[in-house]
Amino acid sequence: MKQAKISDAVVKRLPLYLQVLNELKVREVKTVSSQELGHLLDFNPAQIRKDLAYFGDFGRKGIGYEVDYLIDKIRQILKIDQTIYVALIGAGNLGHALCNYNKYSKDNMQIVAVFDSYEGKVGTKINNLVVQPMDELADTIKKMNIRIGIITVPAHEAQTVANQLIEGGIEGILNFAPTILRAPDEVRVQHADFTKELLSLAYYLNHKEEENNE
Amino acid sequence: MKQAKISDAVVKRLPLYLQVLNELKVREVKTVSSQELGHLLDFNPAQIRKDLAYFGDFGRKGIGYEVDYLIDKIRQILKIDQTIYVALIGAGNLGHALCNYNKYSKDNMQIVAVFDSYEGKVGTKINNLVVQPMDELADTIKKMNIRIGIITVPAHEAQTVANQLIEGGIEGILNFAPTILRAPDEVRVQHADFTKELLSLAYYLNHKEEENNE
DNA sequence: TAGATTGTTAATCGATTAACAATC
DNA sequence: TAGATTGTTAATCGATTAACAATC
Repeated sequence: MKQAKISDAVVKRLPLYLQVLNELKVREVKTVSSQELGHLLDFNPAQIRKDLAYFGDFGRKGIGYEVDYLIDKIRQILKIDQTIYVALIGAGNLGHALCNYNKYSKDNMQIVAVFDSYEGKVGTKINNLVVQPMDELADTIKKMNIRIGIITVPAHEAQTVANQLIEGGIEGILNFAPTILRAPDEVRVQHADFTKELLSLAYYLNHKEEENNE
Repeated sequence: MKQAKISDAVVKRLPLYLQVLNELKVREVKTVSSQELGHLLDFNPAQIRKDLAYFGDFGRKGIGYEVDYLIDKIRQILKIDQTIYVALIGAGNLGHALCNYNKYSKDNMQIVAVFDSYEGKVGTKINNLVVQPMDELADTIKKMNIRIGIITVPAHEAQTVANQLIEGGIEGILNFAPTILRAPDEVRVQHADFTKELLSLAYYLNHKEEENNE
């Protein structure tokens, strides 16, 4: 049963599966059951089997899933079997940090261009990349086949930058600015605003009592 | 109807409401209906009314919600009406960036201590804060009344750091390391690993066609 | 009063989990 | 063969949405 409509909930779990599988691979585990995966992730084993079954029959009855094979398959599903080129807009502290975060390359996501609207930043170097001015954005997106843009500018500039990215033909946006972005349906916008995570964390601090009465 | 069991989905939306309300406040909007909020957030108005009604009767029939009042109320619900003290562990690039991100103070979340296990970092300054060695962690948590720890160390050190935080009596953890942390039920762990966001974004890039057939 | 909008119940929708035949 | 575990259907659970009486 291939390619029905896959829910966001399922897609969000795929990277988690990948992460745990990679850890198992390092530990040279060859085979894993949905039971074990469920234990490692605190997920229901049936859910894991169902999630994976949306995309194909990857397991073997009586045995489980072969770690290497499943990693390959999930990478294919996520489309990170080929390199995806990424642009970063906003060469501030956070932008710097993300550029240096070399985790990407391992996942075949590569930041290949950095932009900033502030003249003082343009021309400086981050991690071998020369910071470019905003008016080169559209051109660079096309030339370098960039598909994702990461926004690390202040909230009040985020929508303007998003518009420029969309104008330039970007396909997806990862937004770190604490504001809601408007974008057409074809452009996927993902939010990575940790201030919101921090706020929901605050909620649970003083509401622990209620939680425990479950 | 106060304090039933509130679902995670509801709690995750509260910071979003707060954000939009703050934007409305800046624009000096006095009153807003669930209809308008729903439009701004792409949420169903009934959902917004229901979410808010879990915590009290904040609106007025025929009129809507008073912006200032609702902001206050949500801040109370999230418990950010008083300052929450936060420790950051891992004085690398990302740690630096988060420290400088002054958004916190506005939300009454304040990073008041920074730690690193690497001797070379200890004693250096980030944003007026002197980086402390790990063996001072537990003491500082108690002395400074720190309730939340932010982990920005490499993945392979994250669990060790988490254990030290838990040992020290931390109540919540925001984890930026791309690994799953084990923690007792009393300690809330929130993940802020943007590499996962990036991977699910990748999925949608090449699966747009299917999406559009809805 | 008429129009607008809440709070809340009931209906719907979708996601998670249990169960089990198929089979390695 | 006996034990384990998948893929999948059916049952359950929970979250979202529609609808509407109450009321500003």
